[in-house]
Amino acid sequence: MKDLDIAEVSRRTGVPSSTLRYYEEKGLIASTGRRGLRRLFDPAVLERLALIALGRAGGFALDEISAMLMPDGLAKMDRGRLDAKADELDRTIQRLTTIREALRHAARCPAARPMECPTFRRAVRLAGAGRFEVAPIGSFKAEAVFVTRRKRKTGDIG
Amino acid sequence: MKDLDIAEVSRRTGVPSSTLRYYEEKGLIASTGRRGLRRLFDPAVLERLALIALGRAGGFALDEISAMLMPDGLAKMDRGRLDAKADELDRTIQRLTTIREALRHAARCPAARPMECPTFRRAVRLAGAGRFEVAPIGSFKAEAVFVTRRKRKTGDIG
DNA sequence: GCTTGACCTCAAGTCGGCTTGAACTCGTAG
DNA sequence: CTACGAGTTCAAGCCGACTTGAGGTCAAGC
Repeated sequence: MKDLDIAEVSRRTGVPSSTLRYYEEKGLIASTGRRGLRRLFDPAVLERLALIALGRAGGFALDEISAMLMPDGLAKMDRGRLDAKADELDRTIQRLTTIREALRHAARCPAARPMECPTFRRAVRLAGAGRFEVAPIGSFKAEAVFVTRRKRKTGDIG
Repeated sequence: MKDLDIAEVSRRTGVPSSTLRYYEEKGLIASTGRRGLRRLFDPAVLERLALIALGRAGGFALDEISAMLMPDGLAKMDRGRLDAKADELDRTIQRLTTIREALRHAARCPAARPMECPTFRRAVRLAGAGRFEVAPIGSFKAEAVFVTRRKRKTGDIG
């Protein structure tokens, strides 16, 4: 099958041509040539774009996706790294699940303030696992004890 | 208990003071006063920060969180909206789960290229449900048919 | 042959969520 | 009383993933 021109790729994928150019610039996809000025793409780019979309949906940065898409990128990515990624996703999923439950609960819980509801508090506690932890609350004297989550390259600011 | 000064809040929550000031500016938290120039906070701010962290973890924008934290914000948010949020999370969770599986599979699948593996292709297809769809692939002539996915602004999980 | 209009390039802008820098103000220790 | 250090303000910067705008080019249709 012939190469597709950028408009065609855009039409068939829903990805704006500006994005396609951007992806090309970043090395995520490659055009096979030009017709005049117009970029031409091998139809295989459609699959590649699907993979990119997949990665984005999974919360991966373009650079990471780029690495995985290199010839045998996924293959080269050792099992450890892939599993680490999967674990990362796993933790995210856990948190989101808890938050979802908290929301569903909040939707029908009669407590005046969410934090007065034990179910909600439990959700908060779970959702924060590994990030922060809300200690037992007496009547209404909250005490949130966060685990230091330094990560940003900065400490203090002037 | 006495009010906490900003450094104390920062220490106990791990949230940098620059962020605390930023949150105050955005109206997410309020300081109760000053000692000299220094902001003072009611200890309840710790709980509030926990909730904010929770919301952030759930992928909510600060503005949304802000709305939910208004006095009775959650209560005012009708069940429909809360459930909608939960559903949104649900879809995200589905996608992430599939992607996680795809990764785990890729970690040990022997296929030279991921797309040659039916399991992986299935994952791609599922992960994209509602966003794009990869049509049946004969031997190796991929054909990705995306559903138009106009509308930037979709909440990214982050 | 000329017009058209989609595509091209490059630079700059956008958005969210913060961070950082410069210049400044205090409460507190000495 | 003075110096210090940690706080303060305001404006600007940063990052990722794109989008937008201005000005230019060229294959195709008439």
